[in-house]
Amino acid sequence: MKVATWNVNSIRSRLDHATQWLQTNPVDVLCLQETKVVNETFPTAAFSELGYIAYIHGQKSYNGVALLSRQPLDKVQYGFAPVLGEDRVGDLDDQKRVIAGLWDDIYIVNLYVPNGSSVGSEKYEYKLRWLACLKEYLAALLTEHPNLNVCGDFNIALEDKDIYNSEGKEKHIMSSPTEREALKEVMAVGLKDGFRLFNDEGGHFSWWDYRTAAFQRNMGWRIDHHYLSAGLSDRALSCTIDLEPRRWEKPSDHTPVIMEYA
DNA sequence: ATGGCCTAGGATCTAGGA
Repeated sequence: MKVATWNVNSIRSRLDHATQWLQTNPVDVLCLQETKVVNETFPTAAFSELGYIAYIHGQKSYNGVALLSRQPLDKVQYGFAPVLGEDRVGDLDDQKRVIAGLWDDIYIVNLYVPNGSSVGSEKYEYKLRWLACLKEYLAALLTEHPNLNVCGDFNIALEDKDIYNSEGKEKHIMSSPTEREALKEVMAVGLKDGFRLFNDEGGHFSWWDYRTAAFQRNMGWRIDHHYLSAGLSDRALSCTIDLEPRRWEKPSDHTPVIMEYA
């Protein structure tokens, strides 16, 4: 069983890439972030032709997440509120960043964590509030679903070796100590980094800035993750980053990360 | 280098990304 995560930076701009990738990489579930399209305009038909059911949670212009699945998912939920309630969640569901569903006994949570803009900004405070809410959400889910695959664009590189050059990291968005600590707090509910089950090296990245020819120079960051509950990490077989789509013409700035289970 | 590029929306620029 394979689950992949991929921030496509607009599903309409990346439709050919997504369908081409699925044809050579027929994963069971593909988790998309930054679809940037309302549900009515999501290109559902292109994926149903390939045998995928699309569960979509979009908005105009920004954010947006989707689950593409080769079989129907149970208990599909949109946002934090179905688990935590509207009173707790407040404005954190206004941006469409969370979708989840059950494949057999594996509950798959697909996240687009807020970027945060810059350390100390209003958006950074929103990111930290969002991560605190995420911790409560995942803790609640774990009581019902022991096999949890939490994946997506986390917009955080957890360790210095997840960045091509960690100089100045304390002040940089995606690597500042406070947001790293917030993510570690989330993981403390009982989640492990799926990639690190198989690989301890630095130099493995999932995102490269469009500017400065960062991909060609391998100036990347590992910010797209699969986090696994203890029950599920025992069944993990591999976690790989597919660099190929990042080499294609007009690529997303992110590339897929694939988790495989027994 | 408060730089470099890309997307959507709506319009020849701004917001947001990371």
